[in-house]
Amino acid sequence: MYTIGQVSEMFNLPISTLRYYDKEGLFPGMERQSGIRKFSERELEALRVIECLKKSGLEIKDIKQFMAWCGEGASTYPNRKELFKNRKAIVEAEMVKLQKTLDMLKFKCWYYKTAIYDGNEERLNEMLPDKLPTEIQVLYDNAHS
Amino acid sequence: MYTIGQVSEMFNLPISTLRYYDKEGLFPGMERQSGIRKFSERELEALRVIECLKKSGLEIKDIKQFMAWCGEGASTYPNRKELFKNRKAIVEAEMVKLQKTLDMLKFKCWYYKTAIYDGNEERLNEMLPDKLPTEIQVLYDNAHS
DNA sequence: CCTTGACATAAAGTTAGGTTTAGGTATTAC
DNA sequence: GTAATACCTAAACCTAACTTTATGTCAAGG
Repeated sequence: MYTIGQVSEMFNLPISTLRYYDKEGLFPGMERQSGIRKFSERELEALRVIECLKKSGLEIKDIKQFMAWCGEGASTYPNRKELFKNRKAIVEAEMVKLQKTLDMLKFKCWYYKTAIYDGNEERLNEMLPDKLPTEIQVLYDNAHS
Repeated sequence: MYTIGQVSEMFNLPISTLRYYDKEGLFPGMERQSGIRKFSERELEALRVIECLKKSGLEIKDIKQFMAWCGEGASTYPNRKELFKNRKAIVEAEMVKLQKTLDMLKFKCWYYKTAIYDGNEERLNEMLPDKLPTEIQVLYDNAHS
């Protein structure tokens, strides 16, 4: 059993955030001892899932729904599975987008390295959009597709 | 040369967003013809960079700074290169986090697939935290590290 | 016994990044 | 000539996810 201060340290989250999550119903049935929150292993795993679902772009109110399902037993297994399947698809799409972003950033790093070397962008402008060095062209094409 | 409506369609962005970006100084020196914005190839490339930098987590005011640098010539090449280098590091770190998120989601998919098959979580609770099938254990460990 | 520190609540405040509204201009279609 | 479109501005509005503020309780240390 942990106090809110301990959990705050463990997860590197402000105490105010933990209280906010609780108020929003993300820890249904969390124990209390004379008003003071007691975080058990169940709440810690809930927090790990909260961080995961938040990172997947899910809103607090939908995370609350998931936590409610967890308290309703086996009948909600399919709902929960479907939720994770959907979030997985969304994060996979996000990874593809982020890879494109990364390729753009790598291209721009090369671009300015070259511009600094040349002192201007003239040679670069001649190479654009399809006469770049092979490896750079791959980055450019992926970033602009 | 494109109107705001055409650019809105091309980039799938609301017109209001383009006007907001303009107001925030993200298209310095954009041409106008009797009050009406004229987007040239320069503004389209600016928009691609805006989307990239936004996705990297950069704030609008810092994107504005970058656009200002672009109008200041070769002396700001090092600033611009440094910016992209930093954003690249940030996005790479983000990718690692997102991979952990994805592994958690994959684990949970397997978890509920198994729970549905078993009808309960008893067997799963016995396997946790370190007696999972090899492939799943890898996901679980990465997600919880 | 009184101060310090950790906990509690309710309610107001904050922030970024837009979006909407209200009112106006200019061009084209019939 | 009037109706529909596409453009314009300034300013108010919106939203999610926190964060801060004001106020209070309670236990332990000196």
